[in-house]
Amino acid sequence: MGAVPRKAIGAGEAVIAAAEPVAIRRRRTQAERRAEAESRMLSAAAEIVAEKGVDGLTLAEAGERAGYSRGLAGHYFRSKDELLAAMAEAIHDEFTQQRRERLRGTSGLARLVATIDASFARPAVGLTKMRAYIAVLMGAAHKPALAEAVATFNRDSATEFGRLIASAIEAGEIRPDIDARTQALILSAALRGIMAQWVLDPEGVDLAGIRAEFLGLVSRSLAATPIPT
Amino acid sequence: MGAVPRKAIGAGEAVIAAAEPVAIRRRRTQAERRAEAESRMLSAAAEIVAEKGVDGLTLAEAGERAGYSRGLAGHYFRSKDELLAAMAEAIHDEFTQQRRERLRGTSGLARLVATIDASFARPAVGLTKMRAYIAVLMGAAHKPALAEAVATFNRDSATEFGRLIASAIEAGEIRPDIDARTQALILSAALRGIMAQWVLDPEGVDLAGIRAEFLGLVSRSLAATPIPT
Amino acid sequence: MGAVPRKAIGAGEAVIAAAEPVAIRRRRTQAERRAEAESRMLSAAAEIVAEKGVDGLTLAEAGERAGYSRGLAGHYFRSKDELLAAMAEAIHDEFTQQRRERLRGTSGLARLVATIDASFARPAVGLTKMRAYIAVLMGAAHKPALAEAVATFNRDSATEFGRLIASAIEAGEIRPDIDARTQALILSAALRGIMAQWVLDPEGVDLAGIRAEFLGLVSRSLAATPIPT
Amino acid sequence: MGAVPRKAIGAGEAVIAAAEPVAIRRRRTQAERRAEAESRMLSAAAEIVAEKGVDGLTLAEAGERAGYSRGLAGHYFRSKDELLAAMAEAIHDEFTQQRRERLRGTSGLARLVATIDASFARPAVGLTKMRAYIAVLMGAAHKPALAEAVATFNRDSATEFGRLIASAIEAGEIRPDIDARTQALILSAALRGIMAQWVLDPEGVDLAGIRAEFLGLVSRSLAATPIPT
DNA sequence: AATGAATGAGACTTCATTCAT
DNA sequence: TATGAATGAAGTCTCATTCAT
Repeated sequence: MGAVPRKAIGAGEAVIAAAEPVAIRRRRTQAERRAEAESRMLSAAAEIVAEKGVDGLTLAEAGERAGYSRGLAGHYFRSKDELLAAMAEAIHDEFTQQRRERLRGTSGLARLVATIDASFARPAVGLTKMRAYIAVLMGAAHKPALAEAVATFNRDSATEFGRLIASAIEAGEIRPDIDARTQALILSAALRGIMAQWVLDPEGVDLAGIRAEFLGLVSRSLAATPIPT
Repeated sequence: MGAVPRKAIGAGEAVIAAAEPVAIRRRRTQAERRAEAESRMLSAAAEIVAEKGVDGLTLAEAGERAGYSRGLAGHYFRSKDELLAAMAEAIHDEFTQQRRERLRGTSGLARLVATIDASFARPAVGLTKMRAYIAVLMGAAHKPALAEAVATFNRDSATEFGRLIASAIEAGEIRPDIDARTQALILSAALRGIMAQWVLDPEGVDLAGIRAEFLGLVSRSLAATPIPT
Repeated sequence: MGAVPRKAIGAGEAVIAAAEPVAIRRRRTQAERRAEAESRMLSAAAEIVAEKGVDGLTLAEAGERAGYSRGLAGHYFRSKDELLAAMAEAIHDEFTQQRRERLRGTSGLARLVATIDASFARPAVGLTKMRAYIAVLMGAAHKPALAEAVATFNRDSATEFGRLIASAIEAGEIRPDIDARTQALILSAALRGIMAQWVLDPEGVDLAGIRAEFLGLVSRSLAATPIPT
Repeated sequence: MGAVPRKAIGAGEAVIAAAEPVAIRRRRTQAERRAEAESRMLSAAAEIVAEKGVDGLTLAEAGERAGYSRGLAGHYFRSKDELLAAMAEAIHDEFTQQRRERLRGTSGLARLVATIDASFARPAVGLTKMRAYIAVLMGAAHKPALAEAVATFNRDSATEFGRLIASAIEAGEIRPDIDARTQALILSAALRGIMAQWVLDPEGVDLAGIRAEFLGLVSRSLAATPIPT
């Protein structure tokens, strides 16, 4: 239970020490240590949120599970709300990063399909991160600290999807008689609904099967001409 | 598990009423008092959950907001978990009731459309109930007390949707090359996702527009022949 | 667990009804029912005290375990303290009754031995009653409601033992160079200590063996001439 | 189980102290603060138990009476049960310590007498501690948290007494026709019974007189040859 | 920088007690 | 008489937060 503390600092640092002034080296090291500690605590926080929900997160447990003291998370993030917001952003960044990699070099309808695929691929990152993400999305309803972050997520997602659809319409690959903005919201909401269902019951939900049906559904519904799945 | 037992009042009592009015009056009144208190506390609980999430619910506030003492909710529903479960069941019952009324006399694809329409009509019941419902669905991930109830909701919903689609396929109104079970899950998850999006931002989400677009999407995707929207 | 409710009133009462005026018959029956209910609740209270200590006793549980409603014990005994006091007295009365029977027809040293024997025989009444008795004795330290009752017990016990020893001294069966009052206290305290040890660990304490050793100890210590055990 | 872990402070620190006074000073002070708070709360707990019994003890009062906040006792001893167990152990340790000091350099029957004397001397520690000790012994019947500790006390006491008697028998100072184990239990139970009687009514029980009478009783009963009182 | 000591608030839960029926 | 509805007070336990070291 709990992560293994890795506070030991590798001996390799001494090598760099010669090249840089002592004061600098120290600040570097401190900053690095801080960055690592923060990152470990954000991961720990995500784990906890995945297990117990946003209200189940405590500063002390985040610190301990990351291998530090009960007080450190409070020391870095000052308050639970700030820890939550930071954690939400970290997860979202990770997801965004992944989607970008998948979209590289695509365009039009293929890009829309790749985007959907990116959603279905997310679980590969791990059930834990996904669970925490869903918890954050829903927590926005009650936690002002999350509301802002989630509003941003939604705006980004809507814009992205909307742009995708609009450009696919322009390319003549998607029927022009639909409302891009509304369709974007539907698609994004549907994907989130499916992911929520999956994290609730990973065994009972066959993501691969759903992905296929979902892509078929989208293609029949949106494509100006059928896509070969 | 489930709600606190309510002494069922047999219908036969009316007959005796003439002979022993006082005794009956007494029992009636006690039972009524209890039933009313219970129902008011369930409503209050839903309000609170809508505002603050499942973890924000407290027995004391449920009692007070219903107009009683801080202790009464704890007295009836022995624990917060039981209150939550009872509340979840009450909301689900209400929704089920509404859907049943809407479905009366329909069949085939029209029945599927009516079911979807029932989902979009739910908000009429009130943003509060819907918010509470969504909170309960998501809360199942962390609260064992809700997990059981929600598992039942999901089973029911899947069965219902699946049957609808299957029977519409038999009727030749839905294309036979889809997997009824998977489509049922997708539809139900999509509707939940849309509702979640709506409760998060009621102003920013145009439900009527979404409904139209969603029905179009479903018709194009599932119908053996186009539905006139 | 818990007693079986016996609220049914036997049919035989109708027979008596003819012989006595209605008002009388009712009061009789009521009084009897009340007496039975009280007695059943006192027994239930003793059970609960034996299991959970004097602070673990609750009016509601006493009522329910006796087969009545949660409210009845409060109705009869008005408060927890009164119930405790009544229970203490009931147990003491029972023990006193038993001792009296054992002492019938004895005198002198034999009477002292019989009294000691009565203590060792008490467990036959049941571990439960004994446990409750010990709990009451100790509870006197903190519960004013019990202090009075226990003070009486102690006075009675000291008087009784003291008289026994004094009369045995007069009869020349006990050495005259001891202080009767102090020896009485020692004997009574020792017996209680042994019983306390027994109720804490009935399996680990061999009462029969202790009885033999204890009688030997007393005889060697007190008797003017050795008693044949 | 048992007491909250206390950071042991190595004796070696004094050596380092010269080199790094500040760091040591800091750690010292933290540890000392904790140790003092803990010890004060254990004392406060004993006071409360003496006054109100084991069930009358509350974490909040233990904290407050020790001069800290209502929450601190709960912070250190995670639960009431653990506080009780720690308190029991602390008292027992204190008593054991005292007995050991009294027994130094004794052997045979004199050692047995010294042990009994230690019991009668305990009250010198204070009525409060003694009351708390008795309450703990009896509380073992209902509080699993105490049962374990008390079982240990009993085992220790029985072993100790048994060994004493056995060795006095070997030394020819105690008659060989008694059962050492049973006599040990009787003596220990009798002493506890006497102490219980005393804490219930310190005014009414003349410990000095009882001590004399009790030693006489033991000597006449056990000694191979009379002891000069 | 990092730890953890200490506070105080709040939630759950359990009851004694009072009251309505 | 008997039931049980309703209140309000504790008590346990868990945290966010602040502060000393």
